[in-house]
Amino acid sequence: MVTIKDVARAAGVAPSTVSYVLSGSRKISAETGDAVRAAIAELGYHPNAGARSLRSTRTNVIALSLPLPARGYLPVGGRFMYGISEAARAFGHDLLLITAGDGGSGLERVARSRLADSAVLMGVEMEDPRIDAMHGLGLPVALLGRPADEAAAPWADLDWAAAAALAVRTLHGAGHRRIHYLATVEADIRTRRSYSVRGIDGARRAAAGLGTGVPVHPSSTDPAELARRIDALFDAPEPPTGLAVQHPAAIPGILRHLSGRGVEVPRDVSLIAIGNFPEDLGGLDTTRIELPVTEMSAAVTRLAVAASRPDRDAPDQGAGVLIPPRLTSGGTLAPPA
Amino acid sequence: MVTIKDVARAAGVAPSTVSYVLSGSRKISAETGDAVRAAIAELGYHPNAGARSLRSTRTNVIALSLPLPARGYLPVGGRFMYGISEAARAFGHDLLLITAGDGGSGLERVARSRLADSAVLMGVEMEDPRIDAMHGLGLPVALLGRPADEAAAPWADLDWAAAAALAVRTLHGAGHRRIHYLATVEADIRTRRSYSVRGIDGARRAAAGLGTGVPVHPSSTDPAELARRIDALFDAPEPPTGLAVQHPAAIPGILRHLSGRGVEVPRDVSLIAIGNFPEDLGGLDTTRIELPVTEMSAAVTRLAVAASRPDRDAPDQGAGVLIPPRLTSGGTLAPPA
DNA sequence: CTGAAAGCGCTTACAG
DNA sequence: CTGAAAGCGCTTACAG
Repeated sequence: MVTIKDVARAAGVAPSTVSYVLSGSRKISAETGDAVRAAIAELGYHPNAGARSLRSTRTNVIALSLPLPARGYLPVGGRFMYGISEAARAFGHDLLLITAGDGGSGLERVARSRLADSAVLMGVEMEDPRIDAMHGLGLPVALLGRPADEAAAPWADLDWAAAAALAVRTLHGAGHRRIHYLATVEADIRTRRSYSVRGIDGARRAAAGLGTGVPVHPSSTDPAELARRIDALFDAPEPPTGLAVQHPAAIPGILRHLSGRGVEVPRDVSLIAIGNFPEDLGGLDTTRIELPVTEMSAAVTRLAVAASRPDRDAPDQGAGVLIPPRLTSGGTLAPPA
Repeated sequence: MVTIKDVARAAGVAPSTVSYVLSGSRKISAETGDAVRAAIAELGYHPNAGARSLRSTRTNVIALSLPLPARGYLPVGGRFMYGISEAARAFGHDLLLITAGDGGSGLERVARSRLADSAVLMGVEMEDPRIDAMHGLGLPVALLGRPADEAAAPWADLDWAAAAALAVRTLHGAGHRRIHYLATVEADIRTRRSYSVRGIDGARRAAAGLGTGVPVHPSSTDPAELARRIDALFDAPEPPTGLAVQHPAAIPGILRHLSGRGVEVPRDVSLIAIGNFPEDLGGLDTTRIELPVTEMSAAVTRLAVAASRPDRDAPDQGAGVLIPPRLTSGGTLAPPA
């Protein structure tokens, strides 16, 4: 191992001087600084992370707490892990993955053993017990998802209400007057998941603002059950001509089933999807509002880093970052026949 | 912060005794041990990770090196991250996520700053430059994927050759004599990715063993292009009656296109899929050989932990773990008409 | 502008 | 069976 002593000897200075060159917290003469930097480069020196964190009580590590196991593995999880890891690096931090396999005690262990400076909580519910628990242990957190109590901790999320509203208004603007909202799967509605509740609410408000209404239906993970619901919609006397769908993974099944009924998209019905698109749906040219994974990752990581700084005028405490929805054009939107 | 001194004071012993109780490396009387454990529990003591790793040169952290960015984000990545994180916890380790965003230098930084005891390399190629680089830096690695040089480092992988062979033999055993192999996407074949090459090879050898042959076709991420290839197959004078597909994400598109041509599965053609199933294909009842993500994660994590132990009779060096394929029954296999 | 020294919280030979 | 002491590699007041 190359240590700070080796660098100091090579540069002909004291170890403390090397440390000051590294931290930049002291004025250093140009020649001393150059000699130190040259020695660091030549020896391939990197500060020992353990020693540094022991002495400075900063680890430059962010803990990423994965959703509770009850929620199951989420397809979108991998992209957030990747995005947050990249963002953490950009802030000079590393990312430690914490699964809730041991009942949430993973985060407590991280806090007590000082493995991280802050934590990002994924899959945040309207009420999330992890927030208070970590406050009690002195581990600052940032939330991926918008909780009921927006002041409990800094958070970042897509503005789901605005996204649903944008979908409804876009369909309305194209001339549609029979617009339906196919919401998230019913389990998410029943447990009042943040993005589910806010999406439905946004759609209804947008419709009300347009002087109309929008019937809301839950989606389903079971393709057969989803097909029955689609049938019920299109067997009605006045079938929808515009459909906003907050369940992108269901889009292939919906398209296939409609096509089987002789309903063509967008000739007979227009479609706007909202949310996370599985990677293997790349071939589908759907008009959509995509989950801005990279942007959300960058935002929540920035909040986590800010929360772990002692002072910095502490402007971000409890701040929320609401990311506006963006519509991507596709081949599933057209005026009604 | 609760330190070892606080525990020692509460238990009425020396700090070193607390340490010995924790490590178990010294005989301790029952009453002393109980007193120390009671104090630890009461105070909620966890050893400071930085201090521990500084002193013991062990971090109990495994670095997970994500695939090179050239490979793009892989849908299967999230499940491996989750699986390896869970496995690491079971071995008393944490998992640090390293993206190759900065050109592989992330791993070097981890090695030089002693942030981890070992690394798991994901998305290993037949030749992977990371292996030699980490050997040079003294960071032991374990590979998720089977490299060309199997002795270069311990590795774990599904036996892709056996999986392809099992698919071909199963179709043959059901009576099929016109079996085709739809391999991975051509980019993977062209770059000679391990699982791609081994799958094709396994299918060909199995067919040869049965005294027959198996035409091999590359798959495509472009649904339209894939449809053209399917058409070419089924427009031929002797269309396949059995299809082994090493590209599960393409299955919905294949089924839809075949159905559009009036080809029914399994009436007219049987299908066996091999590989990772996107989470949202749950509704499809496909006969298949699934990527054993949990098993592979546990195996590679065990290898990484073993590689970081100084001695332990060093039995695992360069050992490979080849996981046998398992066939899952589904509704896409039947005897030929 | 730079250095000598103390100390972060542990582990582990050394000693009894 | 247990304790006192050294030291891992840093950072940062203290001193000049």
